[in-house]
This record gives sequence, structure tokens and C-alpha cells, in this order.
Amino acid sequence: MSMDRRSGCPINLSLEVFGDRWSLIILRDMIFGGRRHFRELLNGSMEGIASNILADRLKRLMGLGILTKADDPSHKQKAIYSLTEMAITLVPILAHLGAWGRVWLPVSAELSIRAELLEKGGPQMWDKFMDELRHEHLGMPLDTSAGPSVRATLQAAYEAVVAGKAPGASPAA
Amino acid sequence: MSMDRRSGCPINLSLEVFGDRWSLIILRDMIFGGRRHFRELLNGSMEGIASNILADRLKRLMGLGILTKADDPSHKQKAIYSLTEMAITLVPILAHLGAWGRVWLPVSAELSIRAELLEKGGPQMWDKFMDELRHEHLGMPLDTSAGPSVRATLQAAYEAVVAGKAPGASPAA
DNA sequence: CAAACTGATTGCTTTTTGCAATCGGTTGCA
DNA sequence: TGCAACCGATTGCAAAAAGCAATCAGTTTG
Repeated sequence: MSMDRRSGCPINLSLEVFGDRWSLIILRDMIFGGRRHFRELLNGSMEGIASNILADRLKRLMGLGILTKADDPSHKQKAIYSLTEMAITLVPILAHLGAWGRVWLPVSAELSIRAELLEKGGPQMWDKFMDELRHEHLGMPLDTSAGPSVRATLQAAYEAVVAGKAPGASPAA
Repeated sequence: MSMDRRSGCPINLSLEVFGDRWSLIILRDMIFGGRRHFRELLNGSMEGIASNILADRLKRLMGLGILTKADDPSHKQKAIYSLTEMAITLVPILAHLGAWGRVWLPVSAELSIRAELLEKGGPQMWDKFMDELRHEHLGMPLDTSAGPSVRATLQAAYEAVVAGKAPGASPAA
């Protein structure tokens, strides 16, 4: 919530939504990590988000229409968080943000391989990924066999780097 | 400064740089508004930044290598802030951020015309704009006459909308 | 010499962030 | 049936950041 509306500038309004240290981290973990539950986001967060902040941001993102929440039929207490189309269209922004960080900031090799592949894949890969997310989160049909999923591809590359057999990059240790 | 290094993830590191409500606003005003001086940024800011926060962010962005400061020869007290290449390569991110905000947030017509044109111009227009910024801020040569500058084009469109004779859009009032 | 302007700085209050502990309810297992 | 582990949060508290208003010393302008 908390729509300040400091101005109607698109960049300012986007910043009022994402101008904090956690909202995009949560969306990153949902989009690239495939996390859907509170505990997954809490314990799987590499940066160590606190539970009250996670709860606050989930609430806020729901209020903004970026996430939705539904009951998990397998567990009466479990909630499943889903991305809306609004969130899925952030993929190009996250790709650019990762690409920029990879060039200018002290990223680690393991964690930047995903950003590198996503950058090389370009808009075509981003579109494919967004279609996969629409399938997972919105129940949209997935077009006929387009090979391994983007997330699986990124994950496999990450694991290869961790294992020290980086394809095209020098081993970390 | 304040490099937490919560993790070496490119998106996280980018967020540690821009995950606040003001840093990108300042860069937006420098990039699209052409502002170079403290007072220009302070008084020209549509969102009303406070002087202490502006001073803090300028210092921080300099420490990160995103801005540089130089004396203005015409005025012994005046400082000129310049974008580094690191800042100039943010243009695509700002373009995407503006495009996303324009679609999903309650932007005003006057302030979103720039984002619209920049989106339609695509990477080609962004590259041209970045070259112009390199010329202004880094003293790089500008390639032979490529028509009116991107900033001038955006500014003209903005003024046209304000004047109510929006090309292709309905008048605001 | 005075007024206006330069890039800031200081003191202060309000708001946000982040940590640690905890909550009531659910589930799985012995 | 009991009980530990897990579920999505909530609460209390301290620290940090944001934001406001006033002010600063030096510079330029008139």
C-alpha cells in the first residue's frame, strides 16, 4: 500500500513500488527460485530476510496486485503465493538489473552465471521464461514442447559452475 | 558506501546500490533532465528531495563510482556532477522501469510521454542517447550529425503534451 | 557593501528497518 | 494419544534512515 504518489512519473512510481531492499529479492526468489511458500522464501533467502519483513512485503505486494495468495489443498495452513502478470512482466527488468550488476559490481561466479545466460538469451529467452511463469502461476497453457524450461537451464548452469566444471568460465576454486 | 554484501548475486548487489527511494530519482534527473548542479537537483526535483538526503546520496553515488564531481570554472563555489559510464549504462534499466510503470501504475499523461517514446525507440534510441550522455559527461566525440538529440526530442514531446496538443494522445485538460 | 546564490551541514522528530522471541493452529510420527 | 516439527505470521524493542527547518561560510552580482 502506502501509495505516496510523490509524482506521476513512471520511474518514480516504479520506485515507490520497488525502491526498497527486499521486494525485488522476494520476487527474484519466486521467479528464478520457483519458491511459492512463506517458509521457502524465509529459509531459502540467501540474504537472510526476517520473517516480519517478509510478511510485510508479501502483504504489500498483494495489495499492489503483484502477488496473489491461495490455500494449498494439501495442507490447511499452507498458503501458495502466485505471481500476477504484473510481476511476470518484471522479467526483463530483472534481466537488465542482473546484467548491469554483473558488469559493475563484485558478483560471485556461481551466482552470476544465471544472469549471464539470461543476458545472452535476450528478449527471446525472456519471453519463453515469461510463458513458463504464466503456465506455473496463472494456469495458462504452455505451447508445444519447446525443450527444457528456462529455469531448469539456468539451474543446471548454476550447478555446473558450483561443481567446478563451468562451461566457458574458469572454475571457482 | 555501506557495501553490505548480503550476497554476491547480481540482482542483490544492484539492489544494494539502488534499493532506496532517491538514488535513481537523482540519476533520472541528471540523465533525462540534464541537471548537473546541486541546486538544480534540489529545486528541480519534482518529488521534493531534502537537501541533506541529496547531499548524502551524491556522496554515496560518488563513492560507488557512479558519479564524479568537478569544479565549475565559471563559479568557484559551483560543483558540476557528471555521470560515469557506470551510470550511463543504466539507461536501458530506466527505460524498462518507465515502460513497466507506464503499463501498471497510475502515471500522469504529461510525465509518461517520455517513457512511451523511449520505449518505442527501443535499444537503438537508448544507444543514441547513451552516446549523447557520453559526449556531455565524459567528453567523448559525438558521431556526425544524427539529427536532434534524444533529450530534446523527449522534452519537445513533453511540452507538446503539456500544451494540450499531444501527438497521438488525448489532451490532459 | 548588501542581497542573492553556491554546495552543503546541523539538530531534531517521525518513520522504517531489522532482530529475536513468540503465537495459535496443523501435521506427521511413534 | 501425545508430542515434536512445521505452518504463516505477530509482537516488542532497538537501531537506522527519512524528512523537515534552520543555518553555515564563501562567491557572485548589483
